[in-house]
Amino acid sequence: MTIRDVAAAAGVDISTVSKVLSGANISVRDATRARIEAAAASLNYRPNASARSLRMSRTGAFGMLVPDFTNPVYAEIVRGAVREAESRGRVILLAELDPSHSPAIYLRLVQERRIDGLLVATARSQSPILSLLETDEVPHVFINRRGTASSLSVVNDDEEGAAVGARALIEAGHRRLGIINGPPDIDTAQRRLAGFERAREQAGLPPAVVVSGAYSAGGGHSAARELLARPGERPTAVLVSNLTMALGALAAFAECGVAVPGDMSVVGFDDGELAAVAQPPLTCVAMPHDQMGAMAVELLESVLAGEPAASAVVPTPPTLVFRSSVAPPRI
Amino acid sequence: MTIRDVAAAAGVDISTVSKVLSGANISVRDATRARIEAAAASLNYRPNASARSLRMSRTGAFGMLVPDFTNPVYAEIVRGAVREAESRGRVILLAELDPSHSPAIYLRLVQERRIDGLLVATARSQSPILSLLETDEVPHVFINRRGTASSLSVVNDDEEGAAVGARALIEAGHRRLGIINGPPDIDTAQRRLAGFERAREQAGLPPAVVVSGAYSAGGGHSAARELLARPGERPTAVLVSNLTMALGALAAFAECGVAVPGDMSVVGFDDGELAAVAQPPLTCVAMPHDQMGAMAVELLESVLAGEPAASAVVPTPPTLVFRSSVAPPRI
DNA sequence: GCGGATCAGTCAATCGATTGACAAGCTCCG
DNA sequence: CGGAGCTTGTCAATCGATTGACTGATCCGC
Repeated sequence: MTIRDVAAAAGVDISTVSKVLSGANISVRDATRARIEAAAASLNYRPNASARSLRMSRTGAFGMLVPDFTNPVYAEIVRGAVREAESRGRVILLAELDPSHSPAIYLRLVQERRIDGLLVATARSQSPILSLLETDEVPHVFINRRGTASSLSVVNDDEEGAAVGARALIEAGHRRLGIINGPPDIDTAQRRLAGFERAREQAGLPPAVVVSGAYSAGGGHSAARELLARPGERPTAVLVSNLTMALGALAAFAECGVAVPGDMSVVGFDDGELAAVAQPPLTCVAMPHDQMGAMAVELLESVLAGEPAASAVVPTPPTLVFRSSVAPPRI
Repeated sequence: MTIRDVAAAAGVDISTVSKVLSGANISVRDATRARIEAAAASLNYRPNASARSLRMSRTGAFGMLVPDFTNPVYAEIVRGAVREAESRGRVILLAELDPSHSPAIYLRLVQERRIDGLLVATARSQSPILSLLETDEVPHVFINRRGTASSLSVVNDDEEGAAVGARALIEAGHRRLGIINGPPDIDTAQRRLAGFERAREQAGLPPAVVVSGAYSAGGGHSAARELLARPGERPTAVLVSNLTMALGALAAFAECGVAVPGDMSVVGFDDGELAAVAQPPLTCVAMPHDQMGAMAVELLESVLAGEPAASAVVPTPPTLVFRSSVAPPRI
């Protein structure tokens, strides 16, 4: 099933087959074209990717680096990217790369020329690959994190998302707000905090209680306990910066006898099936993570095509999914 | 940074470089070998994967088909597979392939010769790729599902896992058991049911209430409501065949005023951070999903090496992670 | 009917690495 | 000293596809 077989079956030279099937502008009699196409179809021919890559210096593959497969947020980003890549005839080479991990896998992908470009969804700013990216000069796009000045990125409108969440609490009548945020060195956490504070200030509310923890259930759990332990008047409503954190926070509130939404209203970031079965069902700000992945593929593609490209924010607005974890404060 | 550059830097022929770096048994003076290795290291040379693949008809990549990235079970399987692949110098090409999805992506991977073998973690038995796998004759290994007679697979000991869960309930004193199982046409659900029933019969207990639903929070939620609605005496304890289902079931029990563990003890399948922050914290049977992925890579590798290979069950025994969702039945 | 343009397709170099066949130089032994 | 045998490499074909240069054949206008 090589191009040679197709050429033999159609009675033409392999170069003709190549030009016809790749859509090059070559003048060929309709009859010849039809013979070639019929032969290719009947033999179930597809060009060998290795041969093609070698000749064209273009593999048709993107690499994707993700810090944690089991995090549903990244799962959605990966899904969006894989789907978009597929529709463009590309494939995705996936690797998990947490900060503690050696970048060996990354080096393999890039230096062996297995990929045309890299989608980088690792959030930490001190990740060792950041410097490698600069020196290797691989076309790349950051996802869910703004890159350095010279590099491109696609992010969600986290500021607006946090503002949407905060406004939901404010409109329910809360005046003492809190936020359980992600790690302060992570870009998304910074933007969410900024959006939250913007909404709070616009509403003329007093400073909020800010605590932070890891983007995980355990992180949300301990951050929530820290928030409850803070001296001073306790907030009546919190925004939690991530779904799994929010589930952890709900557990902490339950343990400490803080009723939700009676004593504490909660809005979580990132919607999902789990939010609906939380106890109580969790009001969430739904972020279009899959679109972020898809847009990153799109952006990387136009970089490779040499088209003008700029960092982007996913245009789909964050939406509030209202469930029963938010209620007016007790009087 | 091609082999030609290394050869020039070391003052030898490219074939010598190739033989030295690939470890072929060639006799080379130590000094020459050292020159070549130094040149390769200083130029940061790595063989071009496309050229290598073309010549050797071996890409160094495995394809992996997964039905749902966002399912944490698959995320763990993928993690195990990716890590093992990485340690063997391979890369993983990932595609999401639910049954409704066209197998176009699969065809691309196989027919373009992008991969040496395929890891198939799609569970449904009527999936369209099953027949394609036979005709394309691509080396493959099924994960978490037994294959046809002719094909290899790696599965967890789901029977034993279910038995472990059932015995935990039986030892707590329960005699009327129920099971909220996955879809009956899925292999894992069948095996879990079998293990559950085995344990129940060995304990001499009466028939259990069996309901099933999709492997999702929503599926667990509706299956739990169905279980509560069943006529006859209600079970005092249930095994739930999947973590997200278990979270859905807990929500259903809470809605219906069924106290856990007071009115109903619950054991879930698959441990995870979310189980710890469920309300109440969920007793779980932990299954070594990542090992399943790793073993599948190992198995596929030995198939390719022409070594004798047989389907395997992950040897790590399932373990019970005890939390507060199990208690003795009320008298 | 002739020169130039266009059509329809072929030729051959090339991408980068691998590998079996082969060759030059050296050693060793009778 | 001459040949066998080993050491230390080199030569060149090959994997499958792409693509610029090129060549016959045909057509068109005058």
